[in-house]
Amino acid sequence: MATEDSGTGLPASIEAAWGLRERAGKGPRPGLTLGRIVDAAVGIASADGLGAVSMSRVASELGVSTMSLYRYVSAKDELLTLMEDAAYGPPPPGEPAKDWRTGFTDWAWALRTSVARHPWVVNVPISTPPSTPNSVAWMERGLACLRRTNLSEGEKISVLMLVSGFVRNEARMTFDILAAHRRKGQSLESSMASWAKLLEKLTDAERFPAVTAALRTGDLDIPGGPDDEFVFGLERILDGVEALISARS
Amino acid sequence: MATEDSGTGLPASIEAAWGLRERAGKGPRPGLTLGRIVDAAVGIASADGLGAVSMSRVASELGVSTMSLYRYVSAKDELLTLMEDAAYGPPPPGEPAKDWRTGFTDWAWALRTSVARHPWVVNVPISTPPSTPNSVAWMERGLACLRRTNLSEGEKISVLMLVSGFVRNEARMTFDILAAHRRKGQSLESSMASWAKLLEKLTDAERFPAVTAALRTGDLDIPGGPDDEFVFGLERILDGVEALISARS
DNA sequence: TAGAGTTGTGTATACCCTACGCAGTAGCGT
DNA sequence: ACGCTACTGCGTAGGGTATACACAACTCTA
Repeated sequence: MATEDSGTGLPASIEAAWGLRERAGKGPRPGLTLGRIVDAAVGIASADGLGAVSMSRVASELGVSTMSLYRYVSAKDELLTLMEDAAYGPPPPGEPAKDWRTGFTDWAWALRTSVARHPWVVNVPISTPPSTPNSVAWMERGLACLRRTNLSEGEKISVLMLVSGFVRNEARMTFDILAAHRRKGQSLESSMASWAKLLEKLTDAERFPAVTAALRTGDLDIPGGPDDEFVFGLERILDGVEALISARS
Repeated sequence: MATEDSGTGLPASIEAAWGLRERAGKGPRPGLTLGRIVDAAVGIASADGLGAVSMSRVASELGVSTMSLYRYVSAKDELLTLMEDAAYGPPPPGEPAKDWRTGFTDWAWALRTSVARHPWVVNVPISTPPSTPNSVAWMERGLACLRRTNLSEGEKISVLMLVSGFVRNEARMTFDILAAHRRKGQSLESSMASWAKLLEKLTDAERFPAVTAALRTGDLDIPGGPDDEFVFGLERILDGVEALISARS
């Protein structure tokens, strides 16, 4: 059993991801790497969804026994956290744009792109505040984008949380529900439109006047690309942040 | 097996929650109600967390066999959806405030209160757009709050999604992580503060200059009530919405 | 009164995570 | 060179999960 002498309070595998915890070269050379395990798990999730990721499946994909994995990860939970970190990947390199709003918009879009590449990440149950290498790296870059603003550091963090939460949430609604729709075969009409059709059947004008009115306009039948909702939400949030920044100067 | 003649495409249990699908009085009188099942499940989740909700646990709580539940619900998935609906409950009654921002702020706070009463709802995996009675009722009320604005109906829906997503997400960070913290015994220092302490150990000034700078200010060590983050985010979003409304008039 | 449809339940299948103990390996101190 | 020791991989086993299916009991309808 690995001793917890690093004092971070983090699980051993997460510390390993940070590069701490060098191998004490006593026993047999490990035949696996945390990285290979995580890669295999990510591959499974990308191919068959997060639900298909089981310890035995990951192990068999790697040609080892199920229990070997527990030499590298002390619970499936940790594997999921590491998968999440791998899915986000490192943030884009280089210097962010001078203008905070441009830079921060880029940041949000880059985050969305990462999530879109691995839509299952939004279903990883979160248990702790971000403390894996890539999560912190994204935070670092987000803070860098806001560097020249007059926000306090606490406010900057709050803005990061707000926007990253939005990206997550929006991705869940877009990709996840859309995937569920596609799985049921309905791919032609947009999920928004078929949802509107459903609501029409469920709601009556007496109990749901506002919903009925909204449906009657036909505004919801317009397909709308998957990005529209994202653009709208992001613009609103950034407008709000901009208002705060302006009020300070 | 229940026939799908109602044409909503919804699972039978959800239709039952809407009051459609009256009992075809052929066989023995049902000994259970969907409502009682959902209540039992909600009770378990509130007492021991969502993870403790298993079909067998719910059944034994009701004094019936596990498989009986499948006469009322065709999969656990549906039970979870109904639990979610029950947890949110109906929105507050009465006429919303005249001023859209006041009314909508009330709406968001009421939603947060509902979530706070059943923190586990944020961990219910969502699979479909909102189509249960209470979800639609909350939407109805949200739309009513925005009635007098000059937003298009599509935009109103987008705003609702944006804010309700924010409430969900914020609740997850606040209540869920806080609960995990409490479970590990650390209740004195705020979770924010201990997170900051962790980051200090993990980050060096060279790779993470912005994070290091943020930590150095000590801004993150301030405890901060659980509502602070919520207030901040909500204000920003509503400022953004207000900007849109103003730009239109 | 016969039939039919519905309800509750017991059994069985196919998974899942992971605690534990054992065998084998490789480096360290002597 | 030789244990000692710590670490690796793995087989077994236990306790959990959801749910498909068959069957008996029940009650309404024809």
